[in-house]
Formats: sequence, C-alpha cells, structure tokens
Amino acid sequence: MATNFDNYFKSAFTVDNVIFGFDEGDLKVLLIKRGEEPHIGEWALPGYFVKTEEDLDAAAKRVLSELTGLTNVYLEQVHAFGSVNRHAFGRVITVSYFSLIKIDNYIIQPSSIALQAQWHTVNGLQHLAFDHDTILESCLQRLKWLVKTRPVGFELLPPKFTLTELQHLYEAILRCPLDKRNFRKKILSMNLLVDCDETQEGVAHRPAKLYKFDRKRYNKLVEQGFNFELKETPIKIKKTVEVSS
Amino acid sequence: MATNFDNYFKSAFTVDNVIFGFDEGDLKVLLIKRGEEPHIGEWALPGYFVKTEEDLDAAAKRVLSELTGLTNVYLEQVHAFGSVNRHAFGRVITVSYFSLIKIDNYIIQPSSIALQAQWHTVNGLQHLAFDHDTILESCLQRLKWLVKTRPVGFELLPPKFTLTELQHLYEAILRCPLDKRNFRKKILSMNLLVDCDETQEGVAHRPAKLYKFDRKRYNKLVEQGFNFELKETPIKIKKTVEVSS
DNA sequence: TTAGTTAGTGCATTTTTTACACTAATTACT
DNA sequence: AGTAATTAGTGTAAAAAATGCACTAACTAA
Repeated sequence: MATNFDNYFKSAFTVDNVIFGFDEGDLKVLLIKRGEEPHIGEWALPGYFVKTEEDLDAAAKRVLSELTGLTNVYLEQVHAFGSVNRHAFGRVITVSYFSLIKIDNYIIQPSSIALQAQWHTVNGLQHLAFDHDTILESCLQRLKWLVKTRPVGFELLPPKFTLTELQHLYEAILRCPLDKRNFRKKILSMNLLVDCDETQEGVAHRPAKLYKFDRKRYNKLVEQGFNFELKETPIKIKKTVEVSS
Repeated sequence: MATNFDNYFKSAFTVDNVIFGFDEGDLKVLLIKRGEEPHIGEWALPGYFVKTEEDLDAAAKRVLSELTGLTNVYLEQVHAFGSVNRHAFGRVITVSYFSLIKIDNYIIQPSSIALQAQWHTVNGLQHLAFDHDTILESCLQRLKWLVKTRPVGFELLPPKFTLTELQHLYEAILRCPLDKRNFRKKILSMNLLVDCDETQEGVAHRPAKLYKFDRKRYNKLVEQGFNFELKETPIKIKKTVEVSS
C-alpha cells in the first residue's frame, strides 16, 4: 500500500480540441502546426497542458483560444486517453473535447506555440502528431452519433441554408447517400426549420429556398418530450440478379 | 508562454469505478467505505490513484480488483472529472469507468484501503465522498442510453431469466413502466433469446419460461447490419377529462 | 431558343408501433 | 377437493412511420 502520495503527483494533463467545420461539401477539422517539441513541425490537434489551478473544461477553452484565436466556442468532452507512453516528456493524460462551428463566423489566428492553424479536410488526412489520429477518430464517431440524435448539423452551416446543403452535410458525416424526398419529408415534418422566404442567389440553375433552424421551437418541443432522431438509411442499390434458366 | 514544463508535472489522476448490479428488482451499485483520508469512513465509488507507469484502463481494472476483489470485469470509460478543488491532496483528475455484472457471479472482498465493499440500491442513496454523486449520475445516464442501444441488460441478469425479470430490469433502469405484450413482442422479434425449455421453480404461481441471451447470434446479426434498439415508451396513463355541460 | 443544371414534389406499399383484456398455470389455504 | 390468489402468456385492429421511386419547375448560359 502506498502511503507516500507524493509519488502520484508527478503527472500532467493536456486537453486536445477537435473542432469540426463544413465547407464546400466537405467535413473539415481545425489543425495546428506545432511550434514546440515534442513533434515540432507536425500537424496536430490544438491542445496543450492544463494549468494546475485551472478546471479541465476551462483549460480546453483557453487552449483553443490561445492556439487558434477561437473564442466563445461550446466544447463538449469526449474521452480521456491515458497510455503510458503517449507523450515523450513524461506521464501525460489527455482529455479530448469537440465542437462544431460555422467556419465563416470565425477568423483563425494561430498564436502561442502554433506555427499555423488551418482547416483540413477530414477525408484522406495525413498522419497527426501523438495519438491524435485515434483521438480524431473517436470524435468522428461521436459526431456521427450526435448528428443522428440531436439537431447539431445546423451548427456547421451558415444561418440560412438550403435543404440540399443540409442533406450533403449529413451525407458527409454519415458517409452514406440519402434519399432526397425522404430526407426532406423527415426533416420538414419535425417543424424545426423556418422558411426564410428567400432563395439562393448567384447560382446557374433553379435557386433553392433558404431555411433557418428555429432553436426556440426546438427547445420548446424538447420540453414536450420531442426527440430528434434521424436514421442512417442509405439508398438501396439495385442488384442485378442472374437467374439460371 | 511556459517553457518550464516541470510545473505541469505536479498532478495526479485517479480512476473511479461504477459497477452496476441488479437484485430483487432493484438497480444496485458497488460502493466501498473508505479507510483512508481524505473522506475516511465515507461511502465512495471504488477508486484510487493511477500509477505513473500504468495505462489508464489497466489502472481501472487493478484498482477495482484491489478494492473489491472483482476480477475479469469489462470496464468502459465514461468521463473525466477535473474541477480544481475536487481532491484535498492536490490537483487530481479522475476518470470514471463503468460496468455491468451479475451480482451472484462474484464474491465481494474488500481489501487494500477499503474497510467494506457492499452493494447499495441506487435509488435513494446517501451522499457519497468527493464528487462521486455527480460521477454516479453521469454513469446512470450512460447506462440508460446503453440499455436502449445495446443488448447489455443481460449482463445484469443470471444466465437464465424470465421475460418478466428482463422487463423489470428495463423498467428499473429507464424508470418508466413498459407494456408487457409490446415489450415481449419487441424483444422476441429480435431473435436474440433462446427458449431454455425450462420453467421457474419454487414460485407460488404459474411458473414462467426461462430464456438465455444468445451472444453468438447477436454477433452474427450485428455483422449483417442488425441494430439493437429499444425505445423508452412508457405506458400511457389515461386522463380523466372533465367536460363542462 | 435551347441545353444544362439543380430544386422540388406525391403516392402507394410495407413495416412498425401502439393500445388494450382476457385465459392459463401454478400454489396456498381451507 | 375446492377455491382464492398470483403471475404468465397471448392476438389483433388501427394508426403511424418508413420506404421506394421519377417526373416537372425554375433558373442561367450559350
């Protein structure tokens, strides 16, 4: 039995933020180029050490702001990663946080120990520093789940959006094609969208209607027991069956 | 910018295990009476410090075994709690793990720094040490979600069980009454249960059939895209409406 | 005027969910 | 032996939700 507790107080923790955005039909994640050892010069999630006198959640916010310039971002904890050798400087556990933001609403300004901060397309990403590949993957899983369970897709889109944009967002996150008519029927039947009475401009085809997400209405419905639910129902692919005569 | 990393390496982490069981129609949680400061003599979740050279998941297993005698328990991480002042000895982040076990399969043997280890009914529990009330609550939420999404209810029941027992289990976790016929229809339609061709013994009423959960079958179905899903559909309560004449 | 592009819409069928009440099997008691 | 008490077990009709599917509408550019 250890009675000398001092031995336990030799570890550190960090927070790592997985910030998702959506642009040009692709799911993006915000990465920094590290300006400090270990893994200097490599792309990594924006993360850093938690101060001793700082709450975990507050640290995530601060670190994100210091590294990327992002403030006022709602962060949600995902998972703690605690393999012994995941950090070269000693025993470091990291706690991951994730968020969904509208890319256009924010200006990314790398500072602190970040050489650069940039949006990267999630699909086909290169290897990241530390165990950040694993961390990102676990946040992608969380996102997939969240998007089916809560109306969070709207966090990634501009305030006014078309139904096709919304569908593309879902298809990118769920990684499966959805049926246009059924998707629209389902989403509209939830009564969470308000028709803006406006249409797209500057497109070389029939312009689409613009909608807004009505958060007040959503909150009210939730109080009444409403449960957002969107299933991952890919379009069926027709099989050609050979029949032996 | 901190360049002296040593300042960060002065923290500790612990793991706290939330082990659920089910007995006599009640959801139970395994608690220990602490034999060490801080909070000596108080009831708490079985948790302890993670060693510096020990993976987080491994620590959870070891600590559980040392404090309660439980081995070979599958533990799943839930959440990290990191308020600055949650531990009297310094900065300590804790990571919670949870598990579902069959109470009868295990013998609880308090050891290490635990004075006692006992099953407690979750409902109407007294205050626990540290922030363990919060930790327990978050695991209860996780359990509620898990039980609707995965066939984990069986982990809490003996290998052979009746449909009524299973229903009571769900009702205890979801905290709502379910319709008997619809519950049975739904569960049986999933083809996850095998009729044991046996009935209850020693009951003073019509004995119920016994069933087993068929894990192999479940795994096979999952491969084929099957998704366990059980909704929380409480029985509707009839309202007496007064009609003004 | 036409070609190209995306928006937008409906219906019939199938599947799933819901609400609901009586009979069957056993023991305990007299 | 009969009866009361207790829980097990069962089916159906109606409503709601999900599914599969293809054409017309609106706009721009050439």
